[in-house]
Amino acid sequence: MIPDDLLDQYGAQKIALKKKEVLFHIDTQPRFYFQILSGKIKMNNYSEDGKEYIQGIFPPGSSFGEPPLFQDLDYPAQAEAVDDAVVWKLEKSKFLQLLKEHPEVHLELTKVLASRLHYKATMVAEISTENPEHRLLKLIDYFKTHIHHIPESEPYLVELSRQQMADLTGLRVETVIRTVKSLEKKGLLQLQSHKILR
Amino acid sequence: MIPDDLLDQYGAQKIALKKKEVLFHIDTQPRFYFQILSGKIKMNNYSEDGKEYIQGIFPPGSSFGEPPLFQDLDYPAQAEAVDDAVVWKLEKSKFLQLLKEHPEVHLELTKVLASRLHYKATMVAEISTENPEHRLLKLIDYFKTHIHHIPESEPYLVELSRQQMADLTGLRVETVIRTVKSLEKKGLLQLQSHKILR
DNA sequence: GCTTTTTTATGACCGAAATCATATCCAAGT
DNA sequence: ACTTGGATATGATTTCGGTCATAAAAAAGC
Repeated sequence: MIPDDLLDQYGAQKIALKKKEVLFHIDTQPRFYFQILSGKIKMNNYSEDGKEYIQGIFPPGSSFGEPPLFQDLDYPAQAEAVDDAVVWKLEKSKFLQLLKEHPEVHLELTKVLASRLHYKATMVAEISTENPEHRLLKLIDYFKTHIHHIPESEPYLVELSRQQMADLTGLRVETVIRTVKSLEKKGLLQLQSHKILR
Repeated sequence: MIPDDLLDQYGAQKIALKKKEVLFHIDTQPRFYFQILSGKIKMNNYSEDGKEYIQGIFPPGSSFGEPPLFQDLDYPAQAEAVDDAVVWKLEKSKFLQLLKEHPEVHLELTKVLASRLHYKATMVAEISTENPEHRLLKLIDYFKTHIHHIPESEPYLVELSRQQMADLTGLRVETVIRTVKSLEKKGLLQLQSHKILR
């Protein structure tokens, strides 16, 4: 999101992460702005008894974990590498200075925060009021339309595993598997050797 | 959040709302920035079968429904007056111009968006993974600590109805009522003639 | 002060999704 | 080609919170 040369100019460092490595833990103080160069990062929570909720899965180019930099609050979730990854790491104070000196970057960030709020508002309403079929379709359609920008008419091959869909919708894997089957039977999505098409 | 004189200067209008009046509907295009002068506004969703989820309840002074102004997306929820209310209404383009010309206001807004993301991240993780007791305590503690800024040691008198707590946590009234009782029995909160103290 | 409405309360019952157990399929690595 | 670990699949059983019905208490309206 922030151009590489700008990050470099403000003293950002590149750091490498191994798959499954945790970049920061829940309930710790944020000290850096992070932006992905390669690999994917997920932000997630675990309940007392180990159930996971995935707040978001971020592809190369995206930043993550910025909100608490603005309020001196601890992280409400942890960040974990989905694959091996490389990320930019920029000191909090430098980041805030960069925003001040580059209003166009600040506006970009505002747009990013706005779109995250849009996703969260959509999903939390789903999770708290709708059944598994509805939740899954909403998730899939959200990814199709708002993340991959695929037109309604074109097919979208879902890149998420059943487990990831479960952890994004607050369901269990078995429920996702059964619900996907039932949605296929109803013609609401297609299956091509276990891959979901919608 | 934005000072009254600035809003006035950019041509904002005051509009009055009756209790339960809907200011904007879900899936419609945002055209204005709104900020509350008096009364409370809630943003909420209804599922197919009428179950409500409350995204947020906003007191005087707060703005709401700004995120989609930055992305040309439709509202993901509706806005409804909880009491009779008066709100500032500022044309989208004027609002964006105001932000551009007043970076300190823009930064304030960023902080507001960040704190909303913090709340949503917290609650969606709760709703998707935790049991009623845990959810309710988290909600109550969130209001106590982050909204009313009451120190741990001081008691907080919950201002929410059982129904509102239910609609904020994805539970049903009966479950909230029963859970509150059980939390009292465990000494995790106190009851003073039906009012919750924590 | 009395009526109406809203909020809180409680018991009985039900059902959807979670849980548990086990199996099969598939992709990655050697 | 073979092994291993992860992902998908499926049946049986359980459970927690939802649903339904009804009542009491409190608040709001007149």
